[in-house]
Amino acid sequence: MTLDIEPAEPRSRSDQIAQILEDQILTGRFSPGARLDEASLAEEHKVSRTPIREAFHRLAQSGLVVQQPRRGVFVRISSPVEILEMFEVMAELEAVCGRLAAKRATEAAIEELREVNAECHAACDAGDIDRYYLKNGVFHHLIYALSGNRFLEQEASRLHRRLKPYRRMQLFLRGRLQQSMDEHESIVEAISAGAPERAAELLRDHVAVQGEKFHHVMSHLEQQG
Amino acid sequence: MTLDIEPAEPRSRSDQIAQILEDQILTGRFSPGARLDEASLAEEHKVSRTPIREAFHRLAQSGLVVQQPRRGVFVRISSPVEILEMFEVMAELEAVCGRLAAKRATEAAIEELREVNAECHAACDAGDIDRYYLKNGVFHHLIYALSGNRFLEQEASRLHRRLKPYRRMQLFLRGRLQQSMDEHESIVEAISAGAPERAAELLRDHVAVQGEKFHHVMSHLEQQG
DNA sequence: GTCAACCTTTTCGTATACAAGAAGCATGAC
DNA sequence: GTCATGCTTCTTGTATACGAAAAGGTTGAC
Repeated sequence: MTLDIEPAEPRSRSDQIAQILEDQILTGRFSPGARLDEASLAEEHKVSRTPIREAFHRLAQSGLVVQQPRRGVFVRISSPVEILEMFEVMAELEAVCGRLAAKRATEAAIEELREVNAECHAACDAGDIDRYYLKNGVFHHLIYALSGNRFLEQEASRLHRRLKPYRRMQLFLRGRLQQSMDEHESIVEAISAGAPERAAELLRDHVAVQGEKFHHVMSHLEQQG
Repeated sequence: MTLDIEPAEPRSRSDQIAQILEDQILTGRFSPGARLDEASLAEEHKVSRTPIREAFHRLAQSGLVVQQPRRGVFVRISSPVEILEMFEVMAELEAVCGRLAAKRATEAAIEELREVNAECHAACDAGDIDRYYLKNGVFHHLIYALSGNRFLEQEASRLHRRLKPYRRMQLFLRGRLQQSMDEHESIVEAISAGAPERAAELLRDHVAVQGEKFHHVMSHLEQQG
């Protein structure tokens, strides 16, 4: 089974640029509220304004930026409330994926899930947060795929991608890595045992806790100024 | 409470055109697989190719069309399988909306839901499918809003819109209108009683049945050729 | 001194021109 | 007769040019 987390390899220059800009926004090069200037970006990427504009359209559609007519495009300011809302939806989507996966997954697919989880475990033991973050992503994407519903898989992946930066920050909280790992174990167990409701519950909590941790980090940051 | 189902009033010409094309695709002017020609559409709408291309980008992003590099854009062929998958996700999303609505909705909001449902009832009694279809849409959007999660509301609305044409066709099945109405009654009751799990179950089934009915219609059509 | 109006500047939205790649057809060779 | 290759044509992708609208500054009047 191939995973193709990023199925659409960029074809045109504008698609490539959209990808690059998306990454830059998600990784924080452009802070929320910042204005993206067509002209300077065009110059930077050595293209005309047209591909930049096409890239902007893609970003606007996926909700990363907002376009104000005759004003420009701005990196969308996601309020903490909105992010918590997204985590709530993500939790529910993952719960559905887990429920379906427990019902539909083949033995071979579950074996693959176990292997990926083992890699998570290795990264966790090594204290390698970057690696855990990466393998954790693969783990979740695999569960999306195991739902047997391609559309659900895509939607879950989309939201996962959108929440990327907020997922990551909470891994640095003390003890979260190990806790997350333990939750993984239970999830694999539930899916492998063919327990749909249990898998759903576990996944919902696993993701919901991330939302709570995010909230935790946020209020901590606000206290510090 | 304002509903603003279609919040984004079109600003630029390209946005207007995207809206028009979207409607035309959803209502079947362009059949699945058909190629959308930039030049002829530009001529038809009395604009240059640029706004047409921008419109295409919007459509591609919302999944209505696919862009093949150097080939053109084609109306996406949604296979019956894919549509069933979308209904499955829709059912789950609505279930979540219902669960949250039952937990969070205020008495005033529930009263509004009752009123909209009464309008559905009136349309149903009058046998006015068009009107029922319209009011049914309002009913469901209201439940999305009642979830208290704006992001969830938007995502549900998006998918609802995408499934528009397939929802509609199954209303013509004998007895489906009355059945749908009965389900509405139970749903309102569950939300009003503050029974989250029951509301979730009812909504999931209510939507899932639409997927099944769609399947029913499809196989019927295939038999006839 | 303050407020308003006008002008300038900037930037977006659209049009058009040009280049590059793909598909289809025709022609020639085997 | 069939297949392959090359050319033509069509269409997309990108660049550039132009028009329009909004923001901000400056100037003038009160």
